This record gives sequence, structure tokens and C-alpha cells, in this order.
Amino acid sequence: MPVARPETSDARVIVHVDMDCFYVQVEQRKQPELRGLPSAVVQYNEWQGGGLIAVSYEARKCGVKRSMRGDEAKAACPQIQLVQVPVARGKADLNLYRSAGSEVVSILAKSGKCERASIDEVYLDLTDAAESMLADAPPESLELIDEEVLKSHILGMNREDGDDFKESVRNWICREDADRRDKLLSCGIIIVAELRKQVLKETEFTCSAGIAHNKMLAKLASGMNKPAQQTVVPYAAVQELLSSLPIKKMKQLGGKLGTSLQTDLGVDTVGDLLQFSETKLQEHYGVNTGTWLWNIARGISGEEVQGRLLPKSHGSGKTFPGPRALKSLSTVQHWLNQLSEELSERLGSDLEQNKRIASTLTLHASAFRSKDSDSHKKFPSKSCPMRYGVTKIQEDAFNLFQAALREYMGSFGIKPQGNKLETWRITGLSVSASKIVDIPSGTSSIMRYFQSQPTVPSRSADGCVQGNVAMTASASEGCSEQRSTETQAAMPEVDTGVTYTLPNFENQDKDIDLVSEKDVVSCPSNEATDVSTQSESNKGTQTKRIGRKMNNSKEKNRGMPSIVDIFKNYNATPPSKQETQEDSTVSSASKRAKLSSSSHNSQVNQEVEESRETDWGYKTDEIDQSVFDELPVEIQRELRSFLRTNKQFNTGKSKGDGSTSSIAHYFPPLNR
DNA sequence: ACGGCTCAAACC
DNA sequence: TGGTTTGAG
Repeated sequence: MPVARPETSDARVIVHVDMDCFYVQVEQRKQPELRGLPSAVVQYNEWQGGGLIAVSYEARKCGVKRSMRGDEAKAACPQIQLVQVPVARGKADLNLYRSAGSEVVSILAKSGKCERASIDEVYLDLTDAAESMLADAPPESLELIDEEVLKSHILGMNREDGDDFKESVRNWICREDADRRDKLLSCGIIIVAELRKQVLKETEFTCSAGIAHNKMLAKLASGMNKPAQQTVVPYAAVQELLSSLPIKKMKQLGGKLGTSLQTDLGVDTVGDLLQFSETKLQEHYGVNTGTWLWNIARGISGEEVQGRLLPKSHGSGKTFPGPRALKSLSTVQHWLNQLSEELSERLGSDLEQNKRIASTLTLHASAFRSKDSDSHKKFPSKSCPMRYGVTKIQEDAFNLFQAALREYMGSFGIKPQGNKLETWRITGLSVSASKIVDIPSGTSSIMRYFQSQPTVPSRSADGCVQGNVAMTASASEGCSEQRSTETQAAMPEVDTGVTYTLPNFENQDKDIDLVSEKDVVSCPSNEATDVSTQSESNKGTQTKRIGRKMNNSKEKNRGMPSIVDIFKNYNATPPSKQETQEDSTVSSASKRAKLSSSSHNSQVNQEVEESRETDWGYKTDEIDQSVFDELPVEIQRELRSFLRTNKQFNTGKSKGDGSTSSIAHYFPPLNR
């Protein structure tokens, strides 16, 4: 739960931008014939017409609702146009929508601190811009006010008799006797109207926006008048707005906590919360949540807009409901391969576009066992250090799965023998990559090293699982004594043509050795290597091998910094700069923010504080030798020189300054 | 054991 | 920490 700021006077200008039925709009842009028609986006139309994930406003008027099935939608609204989500590798592919969302973000991010809250939602902190406008060209000085501004909804606004709506809005915005906070909001209104027009012009997407003094209120407001409108919450309107607002409408209270408030405390509206003392709420829900509740009842929320334009993790998953549940290890492996492919591809794009690498791979699965009481026990998640390259991700994911499966079965008291009819089913699989850090600029060979790991499998190896599933140092730890027969027995193969071979644990050491050598080594020393060519020939690469032999699986990485740890540390710069590429000047507002709020990046900040800001960089000799040894010598050299010089430009994120374009020259795009 | 697929964050 | 849980769109 976000820690609320005790401050009562919050003069920030916070905006929540929400795209209108976003997926539909994306499809309508692609297929303009659909514009204005009742339409919806569905995924997987095999079963009952597929599930709706976005519904146009025309279709909503016909009574079509999200979370209807395609067939129901057709019944409710026969003229409805159903568009399918693209499918790749047998699963829904959301990349189209993701990149459309990025288009929007990159426009909005120019206006102030920007947080990408979801694929189609953004928070903005426009305090600085609003203050500037108020100083330079306050609304009351403007003779012409844009039409879009005049269409704004202002909560609690007194509509004077005789005036039409737009006149009232104009008067409110331009009135000179307004509170300073209202004047800031007025500036926000004008700026946001302009931003929304710009988004429409450059992306063809409409959006709605809420403008208020904090995120909570802005979010509430953005949903009040849709589509393509904006709503403002002046300070004076807060109490009335909240007093009658159903408690479950509040963000974070839509789930169990909200239900508990209703049933345990008899709280139905946010206003009802006002009766309870802070300590009372803390008794029920703990100190943090209690204080948070006490504050939001009063419209107080100190949550900062995070300066973050990019996601902190990437995931690829699929569910296998009911009869489709996976019954064999080989089908699990098949799907993990598909999911890993997608993940790898997205990691490749992230590396290419944002120069970031992920450092942790996590596998999630859900399982059940039919005909048993304890049937739905949690299937454990497992993670391991991230290695780049499709096949490595596939191997690691599969090994993680097997480790988790063993643990899962163990918790039931497994029967190593047969039991073929006691069937386990896998109903969901997902792989995700997290702990993503920036790669510092000026380390081109490091970049190339990661890019040299193919993100998609070469044609020849595509689809089929090749011979032996090699154990890897990263994912096989912790299940080293696993017997293959156990796994085999628990997940008998039944239903696919895909063949696989179980990991050969006997020769584990050899396998690791082979894999790690082949994998670690392949970094071309010449500069003009085409990435695609390189990927194809990856296997046969005649690279000289460098690096430590990892022929002992017990030799763990624990305690030794890895290459990504170095980047992580590099990224943990003193909090003088926001995480976006924005070149924002440090404003009085952000100074204020720093003083009064405890940052969410506490761990990062702590590290920084402990190691002192002036001394945050690694010294070369502080890095474990084995870290270097893992890498091709060329990278070792570059890394060394990077570490030597980075203190001179330790302002944090690699700054643009023209080096960006030369970087782009160094890194040709991957082929898909 | 159908809403599928993502994400973030708190918690322990 | 990693893993779990919750909540959101």
C-alpha cells in the first residue's frame, strides 16, 4: 500500500490519461472502415466466440459488455464487428497494442514527469508546467480559450443561470479571485486539452483525462466522462465527490480489502470512512493500510508520479482451461518453448530499443490434480538468473518447471512409481523476465554480446525439441539430485507427437561444460558482423573460447556479483535524475517531493546512501574475477575501461548528447 | 474447472 | 531474498 504523505496542502497538478476502449481504437486505426461501428476486440474465437477484451462505445450502447463472450455480444448486438487479437505461436500477441501504447507515452512524456501505468493509461505530473504557465500566461490573461478546454467537466462548478455550459467553464477557468490551487488546475486543464489534441493528431487515438491534485483523484476523474473528455476535481469538490462514492470504486479497494470494509466495518462509501479514527483503522488493517485509508477518506494521497516510461518486467503466459489442461511433460515443454520464444523476442526489442537487459527469469505455473481433495495446491514459482538467447531461455524455463514440479509433487508425498492414472494437469504457464537494468552507453561490445544471442530460433531447429535437454548452471541448481524417472512417472506422456529426452543428470557436468562454453564464447570480435548472419551460424562459430570452465555444478554464483549486478549498481545513481530520458530540470516541486515522501525505490536509495554518492561506482578490482571470466575477453576489456571512466560522467543514465545516434549506428536492428 | 494476459507492489 | 498474494486494466 502506498505510503500517504501527511501533507494537507497538495498543490500538485496530477493527470490521469486513459485511452478510450484502446484495443478497439488500435484496430479501427488499422481498419478505418470499422470507425463509428459497434465493434469489439476478442481473443480466441474458437470457444463461444472468444472473450471480449475491449468494446467500442457504440457497442456499449447496444448493451454489449466487457467480459461477455463473442457469441453473447452477437446476440445482444447483431451488427457488432468482432476483431480478433493477433495470434502468434499459438497464443494471443499483444505487441500491436503495446507499441500503440508507447506511441501515446512518448507524446505525453514530453510534457512532464510521466508514468506508464498500464498499456493504455498514463499518469502525468504537470505541476512544473502549470506553475510556469501561471507565471507567464495565466488563464485570466488569455483572450482566446480553446474549444477543447471549454468542453471540460469541472466537478462542483456553479453553473450560473442563463450561461451556457462553455461560458461557465470559461468563467471558472479565468476567474481572478481563485485559490492558487484552482489556478494551477486551470492551467492543467489548458495543457491537458492541448495534449489530448496532440495525441489525437499524431496517433488518431482519443483519450479521456482526469485532472486533480493527486493520483487517486485524477484517476477517479478520468473515468467520469468518457470517451474523449476531461474532468477536473477542484479541491473544494473533493469532500462531496467522496462522500457518496461507493467504497469499491476506489483504486485498491475493488477487492478483498473493500469487501472487508463493507462487511466488517459497514463502510459503503468513502465518506463512511470518516467516522473511524486512524488508530481504529490501523487496528483492523495494520499501520500502513490504516493510515492510507484514513487519508484517502479525506482525499489525501501523497503517491508520487513515477518517472517511468518503460515496463519493469516482461511476461508471456497462457492458460489451458478445463479440458485443455496439459497432461504431459512434453506438451509443457512445447508451450514453454513458445512462451520463451515470445519472451526472448520482446527482450530483444527492449535491448535494441531501450538498451536494457533483464537479469531474472521466473516461471509461474498453475496446476491441479483431479480426484483428490487437496487438489488445488499452489504450484510454486521458480526463478533463476537470466541468460539471453532463445534456447537458453527455453532450457532454463523447462528446468525451472521441473524443479517446481518436483517440489509440488513432493509436497503431496510422491510415489516415484507409476501411478499413470493419477493425473496432474497444468492449467497455466508463464515465463517472465524482471530486474531490468539499463546498459550504459559506450559499451558497444557488451550490447553486441547480448544481441548476439538469438532471440528467435533458427529455422532448422524451429519447433522441435532437440535431442538432449541440457542442464544449465542457472536453472538446474536446487534440483540436482532429481531422478528423471520421477518426473517421467508423474507426467506420463500421452498426447503429443513432440518427443523429448529427459535431462541427463549423470553427465550433468559434461553438459554444463559444453553448453556454457559454446554459449558464453560466441562473441564476434569484428565490428561489422550482421546479427542475423551471426545467429544462423551461431552453432558453428569458430570462436576462441575464453572464460572459466563451469564443470562443477556445485560451484554456485552465490556471493559473486554478476555482470548484471554491475549494471544494476551503475543504474543506482544518486536520485538526482528521474528515470525517464527526460531532461527535466530539478524543480521546486520535485525538491518538495523528495523531502516529504519516502521513495519507493528504497532499496536503491539505501544502497546509494550506504556507499556514498561520490563513491558509488565499482572499482575494477572490487569485482570478482569470475565475473570477468564469464565474458569474452573483448568485453572484459571494454568493461574495464568503462568502469575506469564512468565516474567522470556518473550523472546517471547515459545522456543523449549525440552519442545516441552514433550508438544507433553501432547496433543494426535484429531481424525480427 | 473460462475472462485471458499482463503488469506492479506489498508482504513475509 | 525469492516467492506469494493482491489488485488493476
